[in-house]
Amino acid sequence: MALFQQLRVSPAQVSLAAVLKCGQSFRWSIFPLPTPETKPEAGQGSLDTPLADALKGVPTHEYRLCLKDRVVCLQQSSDTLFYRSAFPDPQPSPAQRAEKEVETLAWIRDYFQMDVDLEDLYAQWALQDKVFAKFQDRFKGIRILRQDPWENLVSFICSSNNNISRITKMVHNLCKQFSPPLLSLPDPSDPSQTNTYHPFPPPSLLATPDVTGTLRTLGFGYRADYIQRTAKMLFDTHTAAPLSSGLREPSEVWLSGLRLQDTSKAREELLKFVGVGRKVADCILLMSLDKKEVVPVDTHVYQIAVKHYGLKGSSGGKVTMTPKLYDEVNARLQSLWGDYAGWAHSVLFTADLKIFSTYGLESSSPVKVQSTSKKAKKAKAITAVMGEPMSPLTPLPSPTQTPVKRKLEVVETVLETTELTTLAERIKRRKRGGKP
DNA sequence: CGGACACCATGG
DNA sequence: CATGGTGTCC
Repeated sequence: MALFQQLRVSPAQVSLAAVLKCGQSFRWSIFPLPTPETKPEAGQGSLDTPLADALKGVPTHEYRLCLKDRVVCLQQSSDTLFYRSAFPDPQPSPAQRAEKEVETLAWIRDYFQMDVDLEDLYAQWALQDKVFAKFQDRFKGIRILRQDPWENLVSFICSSNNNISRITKMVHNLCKQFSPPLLSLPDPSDPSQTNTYHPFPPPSLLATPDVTGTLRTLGFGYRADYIQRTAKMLFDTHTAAPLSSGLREPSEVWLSGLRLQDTSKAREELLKFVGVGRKVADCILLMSLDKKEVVPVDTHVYQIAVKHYGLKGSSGGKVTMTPKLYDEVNARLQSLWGDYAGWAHSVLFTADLKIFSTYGLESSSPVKVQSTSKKAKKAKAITAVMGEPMSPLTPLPSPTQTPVKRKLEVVETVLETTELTTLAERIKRRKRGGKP
């Protein structure tokens, strides 16, 4: 394969460890790197080299994602994001490879939305939300990924009544089953092993009737039917010409086109698919359709909203999340956090939900329960969140609709091409005297 | 339109 | 027996 390229990035801007396994994307493969039972002892020669700098924060994991035409591999240290790509067999020439790494860099910047200054956002949220202010330090670098809409749609159809670990297995199995292998790579955790990577299957490959049965054998349960029907609906409705062998099918392109529509219109389109209710639709709007202000409301978010943000908790052991209630929670949080409300939501809810369980604080701001008064009982066991066709989403008087200025924080410097070997390996060599 | 329930598999 | 819901039937 090749060399790692480097991108200067603060972990406060992006934390791969937090972002890639917090329930946004379920397709990243994560490998612990062999630990260099080596701590850079002081006085061990010059520590002012670029290499020494990198050693300060040695990557502990490698993250890999299979795209349509390549596998992207990432590692992160205390100040650098390392990246490289692997390609299927007609290996590109060195010249071509250089070009392709530029493409990969472009992909990374887009996927991680590097142009959005996360630290700025944190500062703004902390200003308006005391709860956020108190815990922001524990969730540095959590940002919303800009995912592929089709993959995002299918993945979240799988998410109903489900948990992250199972969703992850399901999505991996789906790729393995329906998409031909792109290439294989040695396992970073154990180089004697090799892993095969499959791209996410396009709509056409999931649209045939037999798919339902296959998915059921893979443990998709009732979601098997939703996925097949959704794939067929999308394919039938938006595929005019026979697949132009391109990297993306027409229906996928159409779906991505929802990025240009306004939130209500895009949501309306998403809700037409079976298996997609309000919650799932909102997740897709936020995570792949550029609707940064959308706050998906699940049972957990609702409970937290009741406990810490002054929403009325109608429950008597169980609560049905009615469309109206969903909108109230949604509107309240949106008005509290502003334009990037969906991002703030992900910081507080998709990372570590446990901190809230022990956080018994009064509501952060003088939030008053909205007009609609229901029966107020004590919140205990909430169960479901319902969906409903789009709603005007009338934001309440927003405190400070802070427009975030996009400041390029990321300095993309391809300092030195790092070797293919892991940093851990380099450390060992360095300790031995610098020879391979 | 609010409410009840089935749906499927896995883990506590 | 509950789980980061949705579809369907009262």
